[in-house]
Amino acid sequence: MATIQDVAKAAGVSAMTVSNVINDHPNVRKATREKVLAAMARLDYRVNVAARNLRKGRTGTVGLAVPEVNSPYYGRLAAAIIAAAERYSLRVCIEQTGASRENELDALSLSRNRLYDGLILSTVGMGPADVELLKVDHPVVILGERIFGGPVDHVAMPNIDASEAATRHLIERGCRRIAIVRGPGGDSGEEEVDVSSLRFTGYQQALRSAGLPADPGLVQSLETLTMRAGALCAREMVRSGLDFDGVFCVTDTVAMGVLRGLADAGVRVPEQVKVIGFDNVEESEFLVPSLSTIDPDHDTMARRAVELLAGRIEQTEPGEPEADREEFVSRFSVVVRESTGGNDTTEREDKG
Amino acid sequence: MATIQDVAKAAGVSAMTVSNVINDHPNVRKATREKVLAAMARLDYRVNVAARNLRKGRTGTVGLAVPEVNSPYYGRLAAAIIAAAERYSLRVCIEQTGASRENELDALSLSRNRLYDGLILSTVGMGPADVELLKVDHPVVILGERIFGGPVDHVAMPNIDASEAATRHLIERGCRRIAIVRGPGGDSGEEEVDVSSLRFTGYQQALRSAGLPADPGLVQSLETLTMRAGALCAREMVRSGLDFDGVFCVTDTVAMGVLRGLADAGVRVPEQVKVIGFDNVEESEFLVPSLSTIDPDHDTMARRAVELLAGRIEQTEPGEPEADREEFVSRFSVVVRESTGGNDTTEREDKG
DNA sequence: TTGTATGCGTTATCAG
DNA sequence: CTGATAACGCATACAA
Repeated sequence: MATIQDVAKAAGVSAMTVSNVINDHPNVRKATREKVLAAMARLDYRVNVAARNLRKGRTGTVGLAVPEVNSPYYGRLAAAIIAAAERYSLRVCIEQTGASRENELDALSLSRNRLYDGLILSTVGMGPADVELLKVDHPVVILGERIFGGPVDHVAMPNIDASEAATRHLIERGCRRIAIVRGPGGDSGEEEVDVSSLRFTGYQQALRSAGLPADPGLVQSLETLTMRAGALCAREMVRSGLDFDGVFCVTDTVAMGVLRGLADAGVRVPEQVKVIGFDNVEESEFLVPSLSTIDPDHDTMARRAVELLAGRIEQTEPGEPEADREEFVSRFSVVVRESTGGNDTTEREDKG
Repeated sequence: MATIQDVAKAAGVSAMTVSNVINDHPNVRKATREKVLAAMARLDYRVNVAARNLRKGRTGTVGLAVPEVNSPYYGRLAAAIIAAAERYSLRVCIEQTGASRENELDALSLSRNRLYDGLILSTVGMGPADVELLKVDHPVVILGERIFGGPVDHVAMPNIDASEAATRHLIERGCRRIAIVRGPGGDSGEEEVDVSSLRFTGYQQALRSAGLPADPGLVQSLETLTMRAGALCAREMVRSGLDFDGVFCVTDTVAMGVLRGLADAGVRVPEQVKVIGFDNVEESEFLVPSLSTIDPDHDTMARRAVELLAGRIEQTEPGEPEADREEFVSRFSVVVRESTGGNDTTEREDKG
């Protein structure tokens, strides 16, 4: 493989001049430039990115650590982030953490190893106890939860408020016995900070505000928030004779399963039971019935996360006064569809 | 940031010894090793991956170029590939090409720049005319189509056979006027090699074998294979009074839209119209009605693709006799669900 | 406008 | 078992 030296020799110039041509430096005579370009073409020269990275101390790549790409939610998020990063000429490398704390820390450490210029970390496995570990000397943005007041930039969803709005929407549509399908946790007594628990809090607040009782029997905790688990859960709720007329699902994915489970059990949605999800994944609009949900404005979140990260990367060298850590909470809207009795037209109710 | 030299100094050894410790080389005395490890911990040392890459001429990262991560199909594929790559200690960096030929070539060139040790390329935009461009001197595996007899390894789906089986399944279930919802193309007169056209070919073969006429009015070509396009298409088919009792959708994604569109039009599936898709994305099982489809065994494809790529990477240096280019075609099965009159239990019909 | 010298941090080689 | 030396390919600072 040809190096910059080979090109220099072939073009009868110095390596420096070749470098200048490659990087579009202004001070190169046209004739020289063309001579060099010709030599590059002749030798099929390619820059060696590893060498350039070493020299510059930058890789032009940021890491994105998410639990899994193969999910409507994280897939969409990843796509939005890749798109946003492009505007900063940043490549995105996705790490799947499988929601494990271990792997999330691994991702942090890869970034530390300077494989990445920075890291966008969607924490699911790490808890407040790990805040200390986030005190690293390279750019990190936490995405998707609102758990750390901590030492890093943070882009979050209004989990509690939005869940309250979702539940309130069910109440406004006449539901009185509203179940929640949530993820694991919620029984430790400590303050819970995972997405599922935050959304549960919002649900509780809405019930309280409306003066509805909080029946523990209406709380369904699943090990995993998958479609399969949602379907099993819904079937079991019906089979066991549980009395409910509404379901708030903490993610659209699990809501898809719930809709399927209710159909299996012969329960009509929205006539007998109304269902609302959270995330507004692409599929929601095309289910039968279409799924009412919370839209947390992924694109804005993704843009803001990349913006923050790019900013930190920029000011990493100059020793400028570090900007304060920022916390950005996205706006949200309630998307009303058939599963709560909406019609085809999507009504939006903006909140923030 | 501490370097290997700093650690060496702190531990009172040479840089080489530190390197040996880091890389678990056998010939290091235990006492020395511990001295070094202590120094590393004290200085919070991290290897500089860029320097290592430069020195070794490898990055330990492979590229995966797909049209988009935010799709049930490619999301699942990406997840499978990441998992498979892990077993070879290879990191995967996803490039979104947006199905554009330009971006697919860009990905090739990044690989050429040695950012990646190799590339798995899911071609959609490139055509047979670009075969020449694949003649590169670094490892590449083409994934997902069966278009190039060409100069690279190739992991493909049995698009034609599987589509024929899907269509035959509709016929066996009693359909006689079977529509196909396919992507753009198919009117150029030339031999078409994109996924959609290959699947169309399988559809035609099945009709011919069964002695059914091929009515051009039953062929729906969509600009994009999205849920939205599928829904619009299905509504329009019904509205226009088209006579059909079965639909073969070339992807599950578009099939999801079609199911929704038929529901909008008041058409009952499977009683009035039967529907089958292709890909067996996770959602298919949980739709109402659940979607019959083709399962092309993604996991095996992903594993084989990574295996081939890792093999090429391995034998890149030694100047060994290059192994012949390989073409791997996965097995498939027909998954029968409610949309073609199946019951809850998934019946599988293995083919390959 | 172009060239020279130097070092980024690591590891392969080989000598001790 | 350990260390000295060199080189991976590029870009920065500075000199010419």
